[in-house]
Amino acid sequence: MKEAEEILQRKGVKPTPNRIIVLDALIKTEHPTNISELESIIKTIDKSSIFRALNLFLEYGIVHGLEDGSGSPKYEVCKGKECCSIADMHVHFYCEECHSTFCFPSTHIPKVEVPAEFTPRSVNYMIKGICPECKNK
Amino acid sequence: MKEAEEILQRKGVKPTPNRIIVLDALIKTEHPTNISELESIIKTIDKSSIFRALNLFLEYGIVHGLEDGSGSPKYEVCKGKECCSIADMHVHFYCEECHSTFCFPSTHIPKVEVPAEFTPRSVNYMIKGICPECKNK
DNA sequence: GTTCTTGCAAAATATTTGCAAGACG
DNA sequence: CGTCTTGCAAATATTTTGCAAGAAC
Repeated sequence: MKEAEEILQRKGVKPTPNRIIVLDALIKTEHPTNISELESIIKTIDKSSIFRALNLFLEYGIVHGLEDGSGSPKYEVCKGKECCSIADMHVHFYCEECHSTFCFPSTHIPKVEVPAEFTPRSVNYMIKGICPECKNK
Repeated sequence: MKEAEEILQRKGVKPTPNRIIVLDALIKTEHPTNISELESIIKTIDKSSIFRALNLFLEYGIVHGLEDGSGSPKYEVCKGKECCSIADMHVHFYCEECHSTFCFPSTHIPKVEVPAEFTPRSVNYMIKGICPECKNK
């Protein structure tokens, strides 16, 4: 069984062909990806269906979303059980030149205190700057 | 002299009436604000002019931008000389219920290491969850 | 046959630009 | 004048929804 299908099954989302394709594409890109890029990778699936699949994935904790200021949210497949938990989220880097977003999977986000009445559910740590490739141009 | 005008002058941006009004509104809101909200506060200024003012402010380090996943970037007046530096940026909290963004001005963003070839310029630390007001509803 | 899923089209939301008129110096 | 700034309209970009047809069970 494909990895994508297995994940859907395990998370309780019905593994329709479209959903498998979308999730599979997201696994293969290996970097946070926005809807437009997924659309151009997949081609056979309408963007509204991709959109709906992603929202479903978000809801079921299969992917998480990132805002990097590029204008459209990017999505990344959750790794492991605790992926989306605050303790386990990693740092991202957004290149302001090429608009790519990189993961630093081994760099966990340092925890900070929040006032008692606030209830955190997730956290984004986004560093912006210039990536190695754009630097050497 | 108004605070807004003084800031513009000091940062080297010509203090036109519009710019003073926009910056003044941003100072008065005391929370990160998006273009739509500014538009509804100001009313007399076209959104494209607000947009252009904000972009100018960004460029000259008068404000910084935040992405909280609400779909539109928010802007916040820089405080002090080192405001936008990585060392001095503070943590934000986005309420997924009311879509407001709060500042925790005294909570500085903990620094993390990035691979040597990456050149950081700024950093966003965004916690998402439920704010006190929405919690008690 | 009832519910779920999908594609298409269109609405809704936001940003960004072109351009001419007016302000400024 | 010549440059800068502004408002209006329109172009882009992107997300989101309505709906009917078809698939799944």
